[in-house]
Amino acid sequence: MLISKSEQDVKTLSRVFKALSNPNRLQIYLEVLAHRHSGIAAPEAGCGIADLINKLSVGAPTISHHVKELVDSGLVRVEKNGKFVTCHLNEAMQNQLSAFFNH
Amino acid sequence: MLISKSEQDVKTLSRVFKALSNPNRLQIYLEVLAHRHSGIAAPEAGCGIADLINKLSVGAPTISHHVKELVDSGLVRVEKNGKFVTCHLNEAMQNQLSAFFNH
DNA sequence: TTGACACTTTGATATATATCGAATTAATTA
DNA sequence: TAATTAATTCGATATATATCAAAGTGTCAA
Repeated sequence: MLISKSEQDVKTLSRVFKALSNPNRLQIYLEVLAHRHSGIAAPEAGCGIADLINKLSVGAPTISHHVKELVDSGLVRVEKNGKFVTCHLNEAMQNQLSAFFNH
Repeated sequence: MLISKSEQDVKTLSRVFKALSNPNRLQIYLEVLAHRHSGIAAPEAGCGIADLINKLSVGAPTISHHVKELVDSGLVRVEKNGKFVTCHLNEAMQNQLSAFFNH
């Protein structure tokens, strides 16, 4: 199978990889992955910002910045519930990446 | 299936993603991918540096720098034949990445 | 409505990176 | 051996990034 990527694809992909290129951001992504499918119609699915602040040893502003980058790259989406924010995997992007590395 | 990565894994992975985070470097990687399996026991397999200089619009020093980064990250390996250098895919790393994104 | 809480934005700083031209090394050819 | 070619290394520069402390925003509880 021939892999040929448009300029657009290259840009999108390189942005995704840039998002994952920072160890802290990669860990956030791994946390989000870990929370995937965390229950059948789970009301408490997703990964909270507070969890992330606890697990990584960087401050809240940095977490916030990193989450934004993950969202901007298309890897993650966020949901707001009152004061709280939870991060969720963008499955479509996950599938694209899976496809990309499967050849 | 649970995904739990060691510090080491996170470091290695983030390095790989950093290598792929630059559009030019990603294109080089795509070229290397495209040259994979380019013939049965092909004597001229692999992707030459000159090809890369032609395809991307950056100078030779920059290509050289980028190839080094891809090699250092473990994505690519390099073979020297006299004056010439060819880039080859590191299949082991490719497999790791494939596994990573398949959950 | 006042205060606390969860998170984000801003501003600053220190570090890393991409790229280039010039100089260099190493291999081939005349 | 001298000239040519392929690629790398060096030095410089402009830009991007990660992080923090401080200030700001919006939501909930007392």
